[in-house]
Amino acid sequence: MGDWKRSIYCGDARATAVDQELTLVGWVHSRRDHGGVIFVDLRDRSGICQIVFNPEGDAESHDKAKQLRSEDVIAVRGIVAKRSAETINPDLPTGEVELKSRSLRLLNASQVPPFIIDDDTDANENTRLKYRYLDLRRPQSMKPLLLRYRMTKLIRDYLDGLGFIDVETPVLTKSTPEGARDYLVPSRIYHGKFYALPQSPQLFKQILMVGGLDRYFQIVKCFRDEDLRADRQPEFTQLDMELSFVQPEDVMAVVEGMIALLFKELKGIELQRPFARLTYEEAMNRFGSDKPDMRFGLELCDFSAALGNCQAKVFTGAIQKGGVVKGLRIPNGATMSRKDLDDMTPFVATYGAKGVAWTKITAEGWQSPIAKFLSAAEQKEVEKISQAQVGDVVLFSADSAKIVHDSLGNLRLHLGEKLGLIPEKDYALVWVVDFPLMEFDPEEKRYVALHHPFTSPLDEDLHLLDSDPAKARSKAYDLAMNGTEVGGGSIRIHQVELQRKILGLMGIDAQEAQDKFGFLLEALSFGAPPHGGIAFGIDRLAMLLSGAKSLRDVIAFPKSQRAVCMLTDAPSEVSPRQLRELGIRVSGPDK
RNA sequence: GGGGUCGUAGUUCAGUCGGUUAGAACGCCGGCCUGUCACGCCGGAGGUCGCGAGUUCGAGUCUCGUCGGCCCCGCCA
Repeated sequence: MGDWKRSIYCGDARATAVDQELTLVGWVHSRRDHGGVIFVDLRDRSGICQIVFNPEGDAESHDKAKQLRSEDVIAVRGIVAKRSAETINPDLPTGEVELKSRSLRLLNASQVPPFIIDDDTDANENTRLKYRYLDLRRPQSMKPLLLRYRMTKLIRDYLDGLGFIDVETPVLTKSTPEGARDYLVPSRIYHGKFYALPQSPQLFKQILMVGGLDRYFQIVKCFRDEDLRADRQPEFTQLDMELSFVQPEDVMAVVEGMIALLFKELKGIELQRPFARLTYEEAMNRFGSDKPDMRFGLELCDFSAALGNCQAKVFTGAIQKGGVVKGLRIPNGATMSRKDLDDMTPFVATYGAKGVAWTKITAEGWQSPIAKFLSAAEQKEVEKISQAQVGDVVLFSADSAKIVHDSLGNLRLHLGEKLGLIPEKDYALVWVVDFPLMEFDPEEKRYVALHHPFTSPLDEDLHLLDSDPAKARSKAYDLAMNGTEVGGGSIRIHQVELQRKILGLMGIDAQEAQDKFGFLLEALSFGAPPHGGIAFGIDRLAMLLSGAKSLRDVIAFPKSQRAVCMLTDAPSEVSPRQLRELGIRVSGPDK
């Protein structure tokens, strides 16, 4: 750049600067060479400004401008001029002015870029991620990152105002049982021993409460070595917080204030408070999901009682095995084709269901393969429960409650989208509370925590721990937004005896509890205050607030579905020497 | 681990029933052009049809395998 300094960003050039001499820097967005006059659109993160090179203006810079190519980095010094009325570009914020070049410096030439750097580029994601630095030059790609930054800035300021303290916790930490697969880091000093990257700072933040910090937060990377999804990356960012001497209501109040602030500042939306609230049981019964999308209806109905004695074996069989018969009413669904209805079977098959029964409600009665198995009274009862009208379709699913909820819950989302029932611009937030504390895992033959083993049971359910642990509910709360879980937390166990008992129920014996969680148990025994907290998926929040379809859009350098960094090609092999130092021998790829 | 889907020029795509030399647009290169902003006009270059087998007289096209991208199930306290 020599002695030149940038005057303003390209996108900030306005008529108020007319006749001023400015220095602009940026990338050559495009060049239009008319043989005589040459136009260059100069781009930086703020936008685009048109530069004019005229042979009668400065012959030297005009000559140099002939050689400019896309994505060359240049500095231009010139005079801001108002464009004549007929040459104003109304599509550009800077369209009333242009910079008449007096001097041009080529700071760095660029190779021909592999794709066109423009908002309506049609390069696919694969290519864009490999050349992420080029992709990021597109405002559309940079925008979610800017929104994400504004979001975390608002969060930090908000929590700071409430007396929260940002404390960093270790990244090299201890592998603990339960939960997701750990990313492991071998120890060079202790061959055969490993650190684990944190799945969350859960235990550290609890220890901070024991340490009297009272209110902690951290925006922190977490790691889980599980397969990826559109809304799941192996490394992701949590807003983690913990408060002492609180009830669930206190945590939710802090959160609602924060979420409302984000919506007001980032979206200009005033959210209704308090947020809607459902118990886990109600969420599952009505929506078949513990993170229901509340932007539309299409709720599940329960036919178990009505069809318990009918002639359809698929229904009665399921009920006799302890399952349920539930359904969905599709308003005006009778217009759906036989194929539309039959296509639902492979859809629910992925969730373990054997199929979907259906009936069309016509003026002449039921039009359905199962009509003959249901008496007139039973049909009437189904219509009453589902509030079905002529012209509707009613769907039925019969199986275990888990499979029915899973398949109908997902079918509800699928149909909601397909039938255009979801208002895309809406935001529906809902707390789901009173989760079961644990459920029995038939494969492992033991209870596993629904949230994590440090979640406190509801006081009134404590007695169930001895009689029927699966029935005990917890002081856990999840926040769902538009069908995505964005946050989850709980009041923790702060009494060491109860913590030991819960670990015991989960099949962790006293010795293992001591080995894996000894430091926590000891801390709890030294005057741990009642405490609780919550953690938010920052990536997911940013995704929802920016309207992105994938987490990859709000992460600067995301991983592919196979957990590969497309830019650096990580993970990669390491040298034999590195392995030797770590005491590691690689057994070769699995066969 | 399983299911689905995609893979053709730098990019995005088309490519019929298996049939001659694999096309288009944009981009790129060269020439012309003094008010464009999707500049225009003329000309040109550019292909391991992801990879490997197989079927066939002949494969971008069919079969099998494999690699990679994406979506989903399992998994994700």
